[in-house]
Amino acid sequence: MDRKSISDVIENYLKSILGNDEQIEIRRSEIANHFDVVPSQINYVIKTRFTLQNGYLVQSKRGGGGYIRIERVKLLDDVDVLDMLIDAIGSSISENDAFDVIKTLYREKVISRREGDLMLVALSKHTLDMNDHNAENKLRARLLVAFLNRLRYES
Amino acid sequence: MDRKSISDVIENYLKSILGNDEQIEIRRSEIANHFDVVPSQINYVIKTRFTLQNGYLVQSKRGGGGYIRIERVKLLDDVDVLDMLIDAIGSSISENDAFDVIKTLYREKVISRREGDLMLVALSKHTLDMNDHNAENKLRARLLVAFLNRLRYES
DNA sequence: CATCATCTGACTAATACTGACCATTATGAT
DNA sequence: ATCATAATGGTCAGTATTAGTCAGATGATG
Repeated sequence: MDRKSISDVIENYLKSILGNDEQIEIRRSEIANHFDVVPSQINYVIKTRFTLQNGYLVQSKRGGGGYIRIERVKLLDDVDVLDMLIDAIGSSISENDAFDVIKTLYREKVISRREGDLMLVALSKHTLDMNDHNAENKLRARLLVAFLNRLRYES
Repeated sequence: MDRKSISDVIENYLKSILGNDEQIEIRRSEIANHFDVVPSQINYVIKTRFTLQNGYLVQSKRGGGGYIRIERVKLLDDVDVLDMLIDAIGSSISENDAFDVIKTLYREKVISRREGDLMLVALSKHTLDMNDHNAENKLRARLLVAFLNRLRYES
């Protein structure tokens, strides 16, 4: 009785060749060939099993000599604080509220002054320069959440 | 593992003969011959890997005694170079070109790894998540130029 | 049988490589 | 001086080689 899907098998295979290394580089078509599945299934496996939440960072390059690189990253201690903030931000946030979040991060020593300044520049109304206030606030939320997610780990 | 493209090999070769020197001069046909590729591939390698975004200035001369000169430059030290860079970015920039700029800043030790990573997520296609490709590239250019100007008036 | 996970393939996007044709510069003959 | 020729590098469009996306089909599970 073999309950394991081929996706599970591929997942285990990739983890086994990752072994103790920090990262591996694979050819999508090679893996797909090896397990006799369509290439896009490799994307499916990666998307469902090698997420940031699981501690993996994935990068790729197309074209000749292309590859998919899977990297293991170390999750940090501030994860709880960051998750709470991410939850509070939701899908939209004003400039002032975003600035408050940065101040909080700085006060909690999660980020340095310089890092905070760089984030502020990116979140400012002036830089985003959009007509649609609603779209601006949504974009700002995406940027801020992306920052917070990046702070969850080190590589 | 023979996964690197010949362009990658040529890139590394040029960087190795550049070494610690400020600049090198090569003959296009010689390099092409050495790696058994058509001469125009050298142009391709230079165009994709030795851009100003990558921290290189390239000049050339045709005709007898012609050459291609590759010079390593620092992006922030020299006001002229920074202005050239901002000029090259213009009002629109792709994800890859923007990433190259951040990588160069990190290589020059103008920014820390973490600062670079934070900027990278802000500039990533995934974070910006816009339907309009054109609008996305314009926003990315505003963000990147804002970062550069922030760094310029600080160091 | 309802729902979620898995799997597929057609279409898209990015990168690499090639060769025909073009532009520039040096040199030597007249 | 002028011009022809040789010796360089540049451009661009077309082909090849990769990976990504997404909607729909299929399978597994409660």
